[in-house]
Amino acid sequence: MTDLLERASARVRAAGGRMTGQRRLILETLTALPAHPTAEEVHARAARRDSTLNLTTVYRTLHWLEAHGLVEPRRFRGHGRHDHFDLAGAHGHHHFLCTQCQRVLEFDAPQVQAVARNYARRHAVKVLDASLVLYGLCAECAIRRAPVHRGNA
Amino acid sequence: MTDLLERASARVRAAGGRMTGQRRLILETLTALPAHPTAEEVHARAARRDSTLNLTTVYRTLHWLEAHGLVEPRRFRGHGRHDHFDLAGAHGHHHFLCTQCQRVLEFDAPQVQAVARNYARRHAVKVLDASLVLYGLCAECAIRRAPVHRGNA
DNA sequence: CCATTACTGCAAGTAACTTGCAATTAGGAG
DNA sequence: CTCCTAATTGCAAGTTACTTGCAGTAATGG
Repeated sequence: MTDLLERASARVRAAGGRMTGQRRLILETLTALPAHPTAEEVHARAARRDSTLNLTTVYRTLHWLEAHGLVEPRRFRGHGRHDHFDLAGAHGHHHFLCTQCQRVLEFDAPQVQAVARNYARRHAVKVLDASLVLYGLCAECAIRRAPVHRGNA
Repeated sequence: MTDLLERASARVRAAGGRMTGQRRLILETLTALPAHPTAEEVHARAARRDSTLNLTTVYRTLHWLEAHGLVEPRRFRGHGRHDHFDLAGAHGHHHFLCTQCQRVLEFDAPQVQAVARNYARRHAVKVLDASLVLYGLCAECAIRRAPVHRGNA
């Protein structure tokens, strides 16, 4: 974590930014929280260490970090209109989202790289990022629903 | 289109809903518009035929249709906080999004099915839907940017 | 230690949707 | 065909998640 923090500091400075206490706290909070928290979740957790931290600062910092490649935004169906964020490279790039319990599971799938490369070649585009999201029922919810016969309500 | 409309009508009725003029208009508008319009775009276009149609009705109808499987919601990074919608099954399930000009291209990729099935089997989950989004530069934007040497603006 | 200017907190604002409610109307019963 | 009932609509008033203006604070370079 300290390592990640140091690399982050370097990148912040390199981007002409200042490594303020708030920025450091927000970055540390991102490493301490489960994956893809919302700005409010980051704020709630970070406020445990510095209760003066303002939600506005969290929004601004998250967006600044995003613009400078340190965090990646996520947007999931069924998670309302909240934006979610992850430290860049800290988690799998792809997600499974349970439409019943809203649980989010992460995974990597090298095959997706192949699909992306293939698409890029055939359509002369440059692919910079890929995000696969699977929607369905997680193991628990699938069991809970298993007895339902298909085809009716 | 008429075919699609008739099938839609049947499903609406089957779901215990009424096929009102507004619903018909909104469905027709969805077939006439380019892919994944926002509620505002649907409203603007539909209002050309019935200027009394209310935006609220468009939102409600879109959500009702979504809940009954007739339209699919889309959410893309970089498209602000707008919800987008497509008639179910009317377009490719996957998308390429140009981060420069915001253009969205659709495609299908059977390989994704395989990834989904594979994930479902290994994690005992039930996958109901999959959405792959590729981010990058479209052909035009890639060319426009090509001469730029890497590392500077 | 000082100057510069990025960053922060607070309050006010905005955009995109959502909800309450009375009026309307589709679709079935008779 | 007419009437009844509940689904649907339009309007206006929310709500929510995020954004912006501005004056004060503080990180960094000199």
